[in-house]
Amino acid sequence: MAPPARRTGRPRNAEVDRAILAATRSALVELGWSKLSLGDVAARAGVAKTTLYRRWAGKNELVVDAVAVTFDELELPDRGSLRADVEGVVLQFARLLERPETKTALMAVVSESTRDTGLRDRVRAAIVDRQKRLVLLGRERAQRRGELPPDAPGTEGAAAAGRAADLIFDTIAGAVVHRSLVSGEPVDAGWAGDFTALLLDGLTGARGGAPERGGATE
Amino acid sequence: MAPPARRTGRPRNAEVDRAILAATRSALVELGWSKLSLGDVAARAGVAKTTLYRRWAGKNELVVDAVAVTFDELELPDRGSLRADVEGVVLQFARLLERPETKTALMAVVSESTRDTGLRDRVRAAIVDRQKRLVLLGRERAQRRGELPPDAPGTEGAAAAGRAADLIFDTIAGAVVHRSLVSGEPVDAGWAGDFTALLLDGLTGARGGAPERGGATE
DNA sequence: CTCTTACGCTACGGGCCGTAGCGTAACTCT
DNA sequence: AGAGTTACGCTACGGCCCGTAGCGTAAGAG
Repeated sequence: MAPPARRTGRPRNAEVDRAILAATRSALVELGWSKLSLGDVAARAGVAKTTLYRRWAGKNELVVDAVAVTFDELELPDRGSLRADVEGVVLQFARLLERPETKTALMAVVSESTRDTGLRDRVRAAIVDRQKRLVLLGRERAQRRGELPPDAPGTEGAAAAGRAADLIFDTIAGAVVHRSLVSGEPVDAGWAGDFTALLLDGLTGARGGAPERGGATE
Repeated sequence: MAPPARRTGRPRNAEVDRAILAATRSALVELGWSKLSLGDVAARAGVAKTTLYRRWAGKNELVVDAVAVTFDELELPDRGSLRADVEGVVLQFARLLERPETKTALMAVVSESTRDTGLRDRVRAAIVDRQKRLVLLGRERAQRRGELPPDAPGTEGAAAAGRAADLIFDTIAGAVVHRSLVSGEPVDAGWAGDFTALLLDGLTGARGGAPERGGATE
């Protein structure tokens, strides 16, 4: 992260980076992804447009960095059970996606990253991979509680554990994103409870796919 | 759909619509969402730019219509069991998302729809809601097979069934989209099997969250 | 006090947008 | 047939934003 090979010359002003990223988030809130222009961001940040282009290659990279820090707010406090932990993280993630800047930016950069491998790596490093820690933590905790069986030993077991974590991550994050952004319906306590029940017990499980909850809508 | 109040004047050329939508898909493949320009689409279609603007309000609406037909290709043949049906639709949906035009367009219009309620309605009507039929069909089939309990009677039971269908839809579609577009990793037979097992049996189910499959990667 | 880098400012060619204005084509109704 | 109405093509335009070049100044390192 820190550029070590930069000893001579005038040092960069870290405040400029902070101002640009903050201005980007503010512009995302007011204008949304498509109407956001880099000239406008530079003006908001009180910075020359050229300065902005010296640090970021374009809109995509800038917005990824501007939004990435927001996702680091996610935490996973120990709520006592796997069920409560999942429900908590679902609601927390949903609240994050309700914010206008993340809502409009996340899917846009994902869309762009389908045609730009460099951007794809940036998104994965800055946003996606960093949140897998929550799954790993939650799984480990549940295993210590005895709610989930421990990983099989050896490299093969570790690989299976990694696949399982990836699968759970895609399932949870995907469902919340789809419900909230694609279907466009609220992720409230009722839905979180229904989803958690489905994830833990399965379609053919105790609840039989016809959830009894959902009264807490709105 | 058909405009009934249009009797007088020169009728619209349906071929023009087809040409424009086809040109839009072709441009999406070659240029992607962000570099797609309406002037370029008009030129590809052999049509005046003004004609294009007389039929669609802008890029968003045009692309939604151009891509919507692609999603109607999804089918749900009876594969004999709920497990096989889910696995089949997962792989089918994943193949759809591998196509360059859908890959780049879907998330882009979803991103735009977060700031445009009209577009949101269009996306839901043209793409999202139409695919829920697959969930309803699969559920009904599984109930007839006895793999899932029947819906509770009465309006309350119908509401619960609707919520369950929505939940399953968001979970399946969300996981596939997230795996394929956000995580950027392939949805192959191994992953489809793992995911289906998780969906049917749950995290705490027989498989315990550490899937044994996944050998069929690639 | 020189070298190097960061930053601000101005200016520019270029692309695409979305629309206006006009002429022509196709079809309906009287 | 003629009048009315709508569809389509073409040209042209102001406007916004892009990304960069060119220059002058500021702030550190040696």
